[in-house]
Amino acid sequence: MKRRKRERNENGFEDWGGYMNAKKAKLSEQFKVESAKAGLKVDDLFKGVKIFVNGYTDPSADELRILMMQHGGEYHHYYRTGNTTHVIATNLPDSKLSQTRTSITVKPEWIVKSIEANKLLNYKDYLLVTGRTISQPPLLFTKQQSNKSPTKLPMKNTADDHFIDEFYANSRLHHISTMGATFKEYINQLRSNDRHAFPGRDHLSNQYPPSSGKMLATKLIMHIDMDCFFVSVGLRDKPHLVGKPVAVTHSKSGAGNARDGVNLLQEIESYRNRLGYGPSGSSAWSESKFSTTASMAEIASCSYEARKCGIKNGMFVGQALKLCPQLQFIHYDFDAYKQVSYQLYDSVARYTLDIEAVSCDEMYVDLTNLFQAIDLAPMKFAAILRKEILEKTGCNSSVGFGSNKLIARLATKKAKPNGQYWIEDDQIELFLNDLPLSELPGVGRSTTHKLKELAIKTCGDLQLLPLQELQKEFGKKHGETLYNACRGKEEKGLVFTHVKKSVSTDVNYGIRLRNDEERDIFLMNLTKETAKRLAAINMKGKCVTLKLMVRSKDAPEESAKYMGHGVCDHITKSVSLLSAISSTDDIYREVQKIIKPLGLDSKELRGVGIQVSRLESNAPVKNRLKDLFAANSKPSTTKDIVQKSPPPIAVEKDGKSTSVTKKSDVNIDKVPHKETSHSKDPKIEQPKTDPEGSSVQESYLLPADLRAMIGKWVEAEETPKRRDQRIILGYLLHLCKAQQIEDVFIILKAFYLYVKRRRKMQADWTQAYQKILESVQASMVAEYGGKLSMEEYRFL
DNA sequence: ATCCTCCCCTAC
DNA sequence: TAAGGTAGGGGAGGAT
Ligand SMILES: Nc1ccn([C@H]2C[C@H](O)[C@@H](COP(=O)(O)OP(=O)(O)OP(=O)(O)O)O2)c(=O)n1
Ligand SMILES: [Mg+2]
Ligand SMILES: [Mg+2]
Ligand SMILES: [Mg+2]
Repeated sequence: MKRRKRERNENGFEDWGGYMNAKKAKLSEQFKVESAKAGLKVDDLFKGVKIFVNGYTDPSADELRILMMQHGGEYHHYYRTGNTTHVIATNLPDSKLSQTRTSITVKPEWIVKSIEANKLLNYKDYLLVTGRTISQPPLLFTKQQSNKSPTKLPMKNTADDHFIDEFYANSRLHHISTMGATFKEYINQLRSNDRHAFPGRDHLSNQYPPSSGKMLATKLIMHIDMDCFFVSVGLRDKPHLVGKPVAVTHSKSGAGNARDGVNLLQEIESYRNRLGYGPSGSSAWSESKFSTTASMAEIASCSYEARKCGIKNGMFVGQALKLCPQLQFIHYDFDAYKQVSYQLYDSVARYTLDIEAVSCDEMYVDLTNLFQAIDLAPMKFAAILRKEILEKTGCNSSVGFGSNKLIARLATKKAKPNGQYWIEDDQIELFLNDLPLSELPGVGRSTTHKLKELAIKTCGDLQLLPLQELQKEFGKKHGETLYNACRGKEEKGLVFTHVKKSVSTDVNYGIRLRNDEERDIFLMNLTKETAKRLAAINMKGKCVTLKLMVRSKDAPEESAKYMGHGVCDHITKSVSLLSAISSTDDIYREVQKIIKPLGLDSKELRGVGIQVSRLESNAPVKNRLKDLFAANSKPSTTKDIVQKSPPPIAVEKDGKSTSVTKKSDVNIDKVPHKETSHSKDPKIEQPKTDPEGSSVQESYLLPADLRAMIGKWVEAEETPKRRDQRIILGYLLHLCKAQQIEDVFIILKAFYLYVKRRRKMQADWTQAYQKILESVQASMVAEYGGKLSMEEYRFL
């Protein structure tokens, strides 16, 4: 078995880290004196200094942010022309280097050493760029100086160590998802700063002081959303394209490419087979059978001129070109989107922090409080705000007002492009009457399709349906939501403080694995990415879920979309854990435990996702910054020991995971909307009986470790939680079925003694033990026709 | 009732 | 060629 070692590093970087570590160690003494609470100001060392961190640095951007906060400086999430005083960077790619000529770019040691010296050192001694050369360390990628562009290489193999990074670097959906999370967190962070200033609000309250006693009668919610966001950002330096139909996409030429194994018509049929209706615009793209090479690249965003032809975000390029042959394409610029997003959020944050972040280009704002401090008409405020955003970003936005989020959002839609609209309560009924149902947030393809069968197309139509009817069709809550939404009613307030509940990494593109070995390499890489994301937010989780997409039996060998997933069956399986995990090894073990018994053909995999949920905070008291400065004194061995603690216990639901002959162990998507197609599940490779016999068992916990964990559990937990009891029982049943009766006996005995040893004999613990014992006995009878003799080990 | 897992749906 | 991610709400149906 080959172990892949970290394969760094081609640019002489390690020495640098060592140097920084030494510096930081020296600072540790002083740092200890400082408040442990990050964010509390200690001095004004960096007063007037406003930094923007560009690229990888050590200390990290986040650590520099905290340092600036502690020493009276300012931290900018993006470069603010005429405001940011210093760019902090260690190395910059060629592309970004040019920008730095117009600004002061300084190495991070300037900050570290200044803190160390307890005085502001001259930044000129720490410039990254001196004249035309980079001082130290050397620029990355200097080898690639050859004339020919290094692009044009074929797509990386799925199991390539860089496949995941490259995919994510280019995935727009990954970027908007990540940015969405970024801005939810950004609002959390702004709101947690009690010194946050509101210059916009202050200015307005001077200019439009509140007339005494005047209060807003009802809640006022504002929704704001950038117009064709990616396009607007991209067109800022392409004025010749403004006013034309434009789309952001990866497609260069608009042409696709014919490949072996593709069968478009078969694929559409397979899709229809699964969902009961075809892919959107399928007639348009099935016409492309005549021109086999229509591009199936997706359009991320299109200009309003393009929308006049019927083009929509998410549409395939080939289909869009049919609607509008003059459509022009521009490239992605993910860095720019993020910068504009910060400018958008910062603009609104000048007035209020009663903000619910929705995405990188969109948020809800509760203005009820703001308008108690100022006497200004909402529409006037919107004009001021939108003008400010336009001046800062060069992009148009639109604003909607309403008495709840739903109405505000509908108003924004009405206002677009580059407008503002207020739907007051007495206009709601009229506004909704003819509104197509699909315009309601929460009503997507499936719901629209279902309602169309009932001849319901508008909100007005839907209002005629009684609540019970809707609940029968859509379930209790969803039915009620629809019932209210079509009347413009919505109770939900804004969520100002976001709490993350799960972390996942999915790749459903470019998955083409040749064998199980490649599958495991890819799974390991994906697990590493998952662990990295958990570490980044300092979380661990008690549930691991594996999501797989497997080519449907009736789908063509190759998807019509290049490297796409095509039509697939979905398999989801999760493992509950007794204690939370976050390391690559721990997660990978669970992933293996799930995937092995499925017995899938790796060649048929088209998508893989790993999710960690039931999150809890990792190392709640620890302050990473403190570690940073205090580290280095001893190459600590204790860390290694801690990591070697026995793996947490995990079991499949009901512990039935080894009954591999049971079909129910593989969960296959039900075919929605087609009650008639009960006949047979789409066939899937039947799990094969384990060839090596013991490999399944190997991925499980050793009995000794289980015993130890039960000991800890009984000792550490106040009361036995139902979920944990289930997990323990599941594992015992698993041992039972694996014929490890002796182990079951020993563990139960130990469990009994642990409970007995508790200082206070609690009824809930004895009951928990009894319940588990009884369940194990029942299983013993079912499996072997006899019980364990546990007479001495039972509570009465 | 309540919880659990697996799944569907939606949004950007 | 092309980069079809990710998080949350909630329903179905079985177990407790
Ligand atoms: N299917 C989609 C939808 C959106 N996006 C990205 C590109 C969009 O520019 C951005 C914001 O999404 P919006 O729904 O706000 O759409 P736009 O801003 O493009 O247009 P609109 O003016 O309707 O808001 O998210 C995407 O990549 N793929
Ligand atoms: Mg938008
Ligand atoms: Mg695209
Ligand atoms: Mg939006």
